[in-house]
Amino acid sequence: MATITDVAALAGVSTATVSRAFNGKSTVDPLLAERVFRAAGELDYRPNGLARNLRRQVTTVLALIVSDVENPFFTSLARGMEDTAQTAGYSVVLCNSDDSADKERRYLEVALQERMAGVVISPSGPVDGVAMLRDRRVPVVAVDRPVPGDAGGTVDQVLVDNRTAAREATAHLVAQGYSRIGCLTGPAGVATADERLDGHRDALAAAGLPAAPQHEWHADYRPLGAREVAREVLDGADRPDALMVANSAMAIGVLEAMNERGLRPGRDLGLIAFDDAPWTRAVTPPLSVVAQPAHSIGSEAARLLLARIAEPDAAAVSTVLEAHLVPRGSSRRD
Amino acid sequence: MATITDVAALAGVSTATVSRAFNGKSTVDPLLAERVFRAAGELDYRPNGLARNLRRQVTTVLALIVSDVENPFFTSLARGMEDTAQTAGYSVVLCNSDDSADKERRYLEVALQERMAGVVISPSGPVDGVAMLRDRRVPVVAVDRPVPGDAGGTVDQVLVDNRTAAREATAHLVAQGYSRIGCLTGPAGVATADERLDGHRDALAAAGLPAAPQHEWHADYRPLGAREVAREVLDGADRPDALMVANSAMAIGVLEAMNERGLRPGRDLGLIAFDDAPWTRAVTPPLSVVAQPAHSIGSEAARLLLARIAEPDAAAVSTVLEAHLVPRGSSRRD
DNA sequence: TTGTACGCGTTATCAC
DNA sequence: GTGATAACGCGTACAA
Repeated sequence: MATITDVAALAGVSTATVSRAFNGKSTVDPLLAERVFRAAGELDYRPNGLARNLRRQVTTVLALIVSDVENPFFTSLARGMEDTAQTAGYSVVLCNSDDSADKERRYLEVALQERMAGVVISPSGPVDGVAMLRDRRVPVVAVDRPVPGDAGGTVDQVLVDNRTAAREATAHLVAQGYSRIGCLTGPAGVATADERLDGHRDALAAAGLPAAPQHEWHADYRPLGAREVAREVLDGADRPDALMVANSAMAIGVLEAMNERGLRPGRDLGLIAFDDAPWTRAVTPPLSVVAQPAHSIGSEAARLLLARIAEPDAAAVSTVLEAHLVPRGSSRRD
Repeated sequence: MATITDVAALAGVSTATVSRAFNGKSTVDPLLAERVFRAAGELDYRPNGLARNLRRQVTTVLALIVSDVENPFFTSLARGMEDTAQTAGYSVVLCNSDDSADKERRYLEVALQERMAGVVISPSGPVDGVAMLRDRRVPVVAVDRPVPGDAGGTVDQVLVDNRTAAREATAHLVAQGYSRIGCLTGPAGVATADERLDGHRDALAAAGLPAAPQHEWHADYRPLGAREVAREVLDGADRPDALMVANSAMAIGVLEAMNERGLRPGRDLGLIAFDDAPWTRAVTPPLSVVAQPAHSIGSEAARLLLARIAEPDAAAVSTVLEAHLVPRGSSRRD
């Protein structure tokens, strides 16, 4: 591949002039610039980004590390981040930690080694990769889940008020006339799962309904795990008459189990789930959901990250966005 | 951040020795190696990947450029590619072209500038970014859609036998007793859309059913566009009794329109769609699908790409994988 | 306005 | 087995 030296030689100028022309820096004689660009075109020259970054000591690449690329919530978040990063001239690379502390660590190493400009991460598990970045002064923003041991608020975050959202979801089921309302949430210890369960309990308490530990279940935030749990729940003696499900992937498993048993959402089991995935309008009746502003979370995270890159020593800010209820047929008794 | 020089100084050796120790190259005295690693640990040293790549003239980063990150087919493909790339020590960065020639071009530029080791791309539209890569001798593999003007077969490809798969899908509907079978496919001119339509026609012809141009529709491979079309189809005078839908995103739109009208898949309208997305088992009755081996496509693409990187001048190979029918309730009249 | 020359951090070549 | 040292391709003082 052609280098800056080749271009300089062909254009009959110095490498410095080529560099200046390509970066629009300083004033360079229009005539020479013309010659430079023609030579570059002829040689099909592309500046070597590696060399450029090495020299500048910065890259314009951001990393987004998520726990599950197949989860629509995260792909939507990714698009949000991408959209605002693009306009600032940054590219976004998407990395899938698969909720494995190992993979997460590997990607963090890559981000470090490649000297990426910053990282947005949904911290997976109790492992603390974020601290490592923070300590090394790599700009980092946490999304979706708060940083495990960061009581002091030393890192930027974009979170959702899960507890309130979950409370509204269960309160909605109460308002619709359901009274034995269960909660299927994510793995215990994962912040979003715990918060959504707390919100559910809040709503029951507020409605004067008794706490019902036997109507609380945990699964792995994925369809298969949720299906197993749902089968037991549906076949059990003390079946709830409604269910608040903590994400849309698990709702798939629940619907599958209901399908197997010929149960209809709304009529046989009131249903509401977190995340407004596209398919939720395709089921019959349409699934009531708690819509998280995934796209906004992504763009807000990008904004915070860019701000931190620009000003590494500013105080950490924690943004909390609201989710909102989208009632549909699956939470109507009919 | 600490550099190799710092480590060398602290360990009391030369930078060459540090480099050798870190790369496991050559034989380095265990005693010295020990000193090196201790110094590195103390300084929290991370090799600078930029400098390394600049020196080595190669990176270990692969790009995957897809037309829609929110499409489960592509996220599944991404995971497949990632899985095999990882084991070879490569990372994968996922880029979203959004079916825009502009964005695609921008990402190709980035791949070029950052000197990525190779690119897997689902070519969007008739624009020919692939040729650019090929001409610059950047290893590239096309997936999902064949390269527009590549009759000569100069670039590696991983494709699916769409025509056969579509034929089987429509033949299945015929076998189930449907007779006025329509086809909702993607944008005309997009290879997968055209091929699936062709397969549909094949099946009708083979069954002795008349060709029915008025029962062929195009939409944009997304839910909203498909919903609009589906509304017209369902409200029209000459409504088909079954529909072969060319991807799962559009199936969402169709199901939504059916929902609005109280129509039940299978009974009121036989339905089969491409792509075995997780949610297809959540609808009632479950959606019959043509399952593309998305994960395999990804891993095969990675394999081909790594092979091409190792041997740039080998003959191009074109792999065609089979999709398979997964009959479920939506194609049963009951 | 343009050119010369150095350094970014690493690896590879060559002596020792 | 180890240590100097020269690249890799680019940006930018500094000098002209």
